[in-house]
Amino acid sequence: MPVGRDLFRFGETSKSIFNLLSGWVAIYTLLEDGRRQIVHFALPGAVMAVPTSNGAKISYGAQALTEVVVSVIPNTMLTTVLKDDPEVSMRLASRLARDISVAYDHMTSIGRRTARARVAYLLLELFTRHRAQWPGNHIEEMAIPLTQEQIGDATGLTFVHVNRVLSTLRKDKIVHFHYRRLRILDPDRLIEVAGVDAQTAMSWFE
Amino acid sequence: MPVGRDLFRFGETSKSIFNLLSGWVAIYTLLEDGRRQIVHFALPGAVMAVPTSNGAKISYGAQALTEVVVSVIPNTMLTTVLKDDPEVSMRLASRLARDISVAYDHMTSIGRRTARARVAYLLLELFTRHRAQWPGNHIEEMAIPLTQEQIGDATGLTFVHVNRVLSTLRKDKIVHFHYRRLRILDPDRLIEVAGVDAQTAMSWFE
DNA sequence: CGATGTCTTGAACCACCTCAAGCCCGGTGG
DNA sequence: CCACCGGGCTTGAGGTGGTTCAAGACATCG
Repeated sequence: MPVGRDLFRFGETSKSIFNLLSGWVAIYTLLEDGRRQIVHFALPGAVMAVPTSNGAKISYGAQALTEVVVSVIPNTMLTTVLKDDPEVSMRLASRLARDISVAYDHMTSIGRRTARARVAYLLLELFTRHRAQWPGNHIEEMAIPLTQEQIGDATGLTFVHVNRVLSTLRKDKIVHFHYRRLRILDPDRLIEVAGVDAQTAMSWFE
Repeated sequence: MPVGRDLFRFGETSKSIFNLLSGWVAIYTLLEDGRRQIVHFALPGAVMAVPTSNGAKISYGAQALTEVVVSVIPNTMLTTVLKDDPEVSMRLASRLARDISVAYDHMTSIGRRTARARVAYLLLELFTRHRAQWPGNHIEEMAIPLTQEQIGDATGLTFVHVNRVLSTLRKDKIVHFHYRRLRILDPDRLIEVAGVDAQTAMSWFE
């Protein structure tokens, strides 16, 4: 699937569950006035659009940020798989519980941190989640397929202010984000600015 | 369990899953400087602290806001139940998916709405979720066991500002919140102020 | 080599915060 | 039954972090 395409949209009733095999997807919600909040960045391995029992509508959308490969599993099939293999249902529940945890942390960032800390936190989160996929890779540089506007939508800021924050982070030689490439110059200070306590940070680095 | 007690805390490894039978519980996270974000209000029927597969630590805490009754289910037992009854695992997954959806909406509120809309949204959410438990009850009044400080922690505002917002909402004859009793004076305008589109609002009122 | 989306920077403004003081109300003990 | 105490609520005045509006520079792509 090409860049920019929506995998599913607000208001649809989920008849399938999506498994992201490769690429990045933004999960977002919209307000009537067009303002947007990106609530999650789905990375490979993510499971999306798990149906609620009463068949309620999905309240968010999913947009491909890169070329994307997904496997689509119809609900009917999901039901039989869960029936056959209890191991799978445990794993699904675990993954959803993990997603809730990530969402709560993200919410805390938006609700209680300064702009500088929010941006730092997001970059740190994306970096660690990305690296978790290729363990052993210790290069402090990666491609993040996001515009500053999308970073703003994820952190609850305007893109203008995201730009200013990124400038100061660059000036302070903490991170360098330019045209979708992220270089982490000073991991320790990034962790400090993000307001993550040292212990938690270490556990992120597995 | 008495008011104020923590059911579990940040950093523990979940050996059990909690099922809330009666009362209100606040799920919250803390920053090092003591600032707090309430990420969810658990109402009766809620399931809390579902373990992640790799046995990671819980990243949030749960505090009783009222007298509370919970049933504690050890993980080992959960495993066997899920194995025996595939129906249960479907329901668990659905409930977690629902929680994710609620979390995303809450996040959108904090990230993109004004203080006035955030408070209105929270009151509306609590009211509808509360009423969903006693269907057919159409009284527009309820007890909300929250201080203004806790409302602030949930909306990402200071309690001082929450107070000002509540004053204007009262002056505008939209809601009246006084000493933990909420009275909704003008549901339509509350929905409008909360920035919820009419269609979604109707589906909340099922 | 123009066209379009993204980034950058400045200046003015305002929503929300901080600090601070006083009040209300319920609970407790004398 | 009153005095006191403490937690929560209310209100004011002043400060600031982030927004808004606007204009220009920079990339990337047909």
